[in-house]
Amino acid sequence: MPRLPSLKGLRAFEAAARHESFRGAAEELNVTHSAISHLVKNLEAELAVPLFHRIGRSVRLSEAGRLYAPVLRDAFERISHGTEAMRRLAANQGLVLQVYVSVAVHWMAPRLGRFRRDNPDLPLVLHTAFRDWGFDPGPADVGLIYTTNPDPRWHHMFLYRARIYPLCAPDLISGEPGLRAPADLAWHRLFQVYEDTADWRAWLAAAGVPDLASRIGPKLDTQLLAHEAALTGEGVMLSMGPFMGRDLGGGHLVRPFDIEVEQTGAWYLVCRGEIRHDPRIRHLHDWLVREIEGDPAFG
Amino acid sequence: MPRLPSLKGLRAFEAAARHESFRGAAEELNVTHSAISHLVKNLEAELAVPLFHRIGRSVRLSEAGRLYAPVLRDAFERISHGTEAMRRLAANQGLVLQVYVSVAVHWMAPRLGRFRRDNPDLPLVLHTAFRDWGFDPGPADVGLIYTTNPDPRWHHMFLYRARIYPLCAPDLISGEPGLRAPADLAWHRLFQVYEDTADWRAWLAAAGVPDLASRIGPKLDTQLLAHEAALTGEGVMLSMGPFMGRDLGGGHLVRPFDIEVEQTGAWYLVCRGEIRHDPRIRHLHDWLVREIEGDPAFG
DNA sequence: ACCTGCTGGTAAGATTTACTAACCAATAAT
DNA sequence: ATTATTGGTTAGTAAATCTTACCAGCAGGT
Repeated sequence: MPRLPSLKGLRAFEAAARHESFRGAAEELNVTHSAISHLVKNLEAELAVPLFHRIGRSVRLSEAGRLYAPVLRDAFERISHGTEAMRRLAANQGLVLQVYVSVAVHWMAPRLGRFRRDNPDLPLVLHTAFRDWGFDPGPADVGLIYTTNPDPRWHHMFLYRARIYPLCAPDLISGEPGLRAPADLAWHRLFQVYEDTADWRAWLAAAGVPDLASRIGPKLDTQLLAHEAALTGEGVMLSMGPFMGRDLGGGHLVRPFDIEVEQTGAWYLVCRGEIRHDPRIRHLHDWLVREIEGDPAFG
Repeated sequence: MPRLPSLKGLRAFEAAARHESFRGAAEELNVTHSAISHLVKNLEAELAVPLFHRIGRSVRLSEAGRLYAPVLRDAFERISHGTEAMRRLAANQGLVLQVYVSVAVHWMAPRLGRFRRDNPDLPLVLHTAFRDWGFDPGPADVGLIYTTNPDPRWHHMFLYRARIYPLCAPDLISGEPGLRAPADLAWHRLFQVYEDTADWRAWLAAAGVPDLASRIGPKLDTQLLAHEAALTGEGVMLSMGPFMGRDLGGGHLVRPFDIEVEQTGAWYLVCRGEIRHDPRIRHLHDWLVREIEGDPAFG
């Protein structure tokens, strides 16, 4: 193993680079700006490479610094995530699975009891993320994630790609202004949950009304809200495949049109590469695949 | 960015874990064993997790430690490689390309002058690795690598998969004991360069003499040695595709049989993921692809 | 048993590193 | 100008890291 620069210096530099400010880095690390100044200066001397341009009262990353900082950020993140994962293991809390609230409520909740009964030796802890669409290896070991382009930092195990179609309350179809043809969607709200509008646009194009893409919205925080809003007849939502829950089967939500298209993204079970061979993750993956295939909303 | 454990402690632990010995770690880091003992103890206290089992005069990694150490090793390696790459950039040495000696001598050397003339704005430095078959991001930015299973840590850009066949000196065929049928290979040395014997085994199977697999050998350090040995009629080597050089065309080496099979592995241009979009690497890749396609030993 | 050689643990003190406080300089916005 | 903000510098301090010196446990050999 070769020599490394002063690790404290690297940490100070990484924070300073992220903030583009010594003061910001100092606050983050709970030290004075003077400490950051010293550490960065020593690091630059050690590397014999200027990492910042000092211009007057501010600092800007040099070319070398701009290249260097992301490497360090990545390395420190790995250490941070690895530390948390290791502590979880030591605390023997079981496998922590990150799921969206909507999936937790509509899909996992009714199955979790059975999973725990069938797998008493594999304690599963849910971590429901309200805001993060991406996998966060800090608090969770493994995540149930929907994404259009998988993050190369994590290991993705494909689960499925659903066929999507609009869903709404039964009243919405027969009421006024009604919903008899795709063009009638112009009179209703098209609830959008994910960041990008690709799913809605794909469906609208398939339905022959691509112009309605401009009417997509409002954007809601979670699928849960879209679901509630659709139930009360306030608009139209897009199905999200197996993880929808029982409302479609129970007749609370109906499909106004038969038209359906493939989801642009897909669902994955995601984990850090280091633990991808953990038998518990294999086991969970196999269970999920079986549950999804048995879900009435699938295929 | 969350809190991190003492970085010095982490470094000490990582070294100790690698050596499974505090003394070994102490020597590596040029400190006393007492320092390692302190640092590891503090780290364990900070994490509230025992990382080693102390049994008598020796230490063994605990379950948590066994999980933790590879994460740290990976992170420190990334820092180390990133540091070297950044320093190279700062020194403005140009792009460093790692190639095997054989490729450097037989293939790159005659093309390098032209490459430099055609690309004066892209200074290319060769790093010839005698021993390492894998890409080493320490000294090199990018590598020209043959592998059967790509290392997931690096970004692999496929170049080609060659068709392989035996090559030998012309005298070997007509002399005694001769080489008229594949079975005659039993009387000659089958030079093997890569670690695994998959290529030879695949060819022998295709030639209908799979039993000769037991006679593969001797194993040589580099393709260069195999080449020299084959030239002087001491045995039979396997072709390695485009990077062979001129000896086949010049009649110094000949193909005793028409039988050929696909290489089990493939050639890749390899780099760290962080710099995969560097235009210089794109440029080099495109140039390599063009040169390979124009190589008489290809296709 | 007995050394001998090697391992790691511990205590106390030295050394180095990292940090702070206080003050200075440069800039941008009043 | 005046003020607020940011980074640099100096000198002294605090804290971490490291070493020395000594202890104990274990293995292999006379």
